[in-house]
Amino acid sequence: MSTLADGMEDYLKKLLTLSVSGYIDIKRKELSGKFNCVPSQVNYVLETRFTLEKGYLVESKRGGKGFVRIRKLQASLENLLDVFLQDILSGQISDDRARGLIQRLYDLKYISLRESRLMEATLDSLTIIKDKSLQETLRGWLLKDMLLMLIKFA
Amino acid sequence: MSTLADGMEDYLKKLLTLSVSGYIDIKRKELSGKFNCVPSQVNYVLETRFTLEKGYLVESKRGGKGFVRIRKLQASLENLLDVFLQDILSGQISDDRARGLIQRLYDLKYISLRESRLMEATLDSLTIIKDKSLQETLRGWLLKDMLLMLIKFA
DNA sequence: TATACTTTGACTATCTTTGACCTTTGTAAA
DNA sequence: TTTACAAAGGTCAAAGATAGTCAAAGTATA
Repeated sequence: MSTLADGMEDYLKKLLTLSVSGYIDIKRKELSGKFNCVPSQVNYVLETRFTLEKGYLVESKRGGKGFVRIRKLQASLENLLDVFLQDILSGQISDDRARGLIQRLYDLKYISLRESRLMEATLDSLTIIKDKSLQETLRGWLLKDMLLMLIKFA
Repeated sequence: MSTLADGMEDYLKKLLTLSVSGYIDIKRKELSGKFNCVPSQVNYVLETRFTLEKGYLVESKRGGKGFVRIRKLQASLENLLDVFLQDILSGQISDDRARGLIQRLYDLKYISLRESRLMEATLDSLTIIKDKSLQETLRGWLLKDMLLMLIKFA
């Protein structure tokens, strides 16, 4: 049994795979109507499951002729770098962004599923570090070192 | 006279033997309801009877539609784990020892060359930690979390 | 009796769902 | 053109639903 949010996520992702244009347009109110919930639930799903880190771009317009457009970003090392280069160079990165990067490397087939799990596991370990700043720094280094290794032995 | 905890342990183990998937999902509150005790008693049982040493893996999620998942490791994985458990559970591990374990995993064909390099890369990152004790601790956690992840999705 | 194991409950953390209020945009009326 | 209003979508904080932690109190055992 899954949550409303999970159901809506699956529904939207299915629509996306069926779409030829690479994006879908929805009406927030219609969608919430279909799932019998308040409209803002749609925003919750968008904010937690269709983030830039996860490879989605959400645009919208209010008022008459309003819409919510969800786009699955074409995975390429280029736009990956666009999104994450700043983090990687700065040597610090948040947990969310790190996981997003790993997910997208996997989408790209740049790493295997097992490799992505290994990388994610390293992020789990960091929770034992109390010092938040050290945590972010170490996360950055871990990612950087793992990426460099992958590149070196590609 | 057997304790509440023993009863709960037996109940869960029975459910596990009946499960085809190799794991069971329960609701902490439902279970404690069935045994007429406080919810945290479930945690006590999990912590004392369904530990890694005993060949179990426990995952959970909070919030709406939350759950506790108990997984019984396959015998082959348990054996593999036995080899490393002592090191891993000690909580701290030296760099040499860690690299030895990784090499061993590779020799056993349990991980690929790339995976071994990935794991080694994480050890490299640790050098930025000044605190030697924290370094050793984190090394232990990294290894454990990575291995667990591999086991979980084996 | 001392020690180890068990049980409880108050407090905390996390994830989801809801609803009241806010902002933007298109368009019909003035 | 300007204005008013309806029709979107957005924000945010509170409520709801679970699970986790920890230490104190209770019980069994050596």
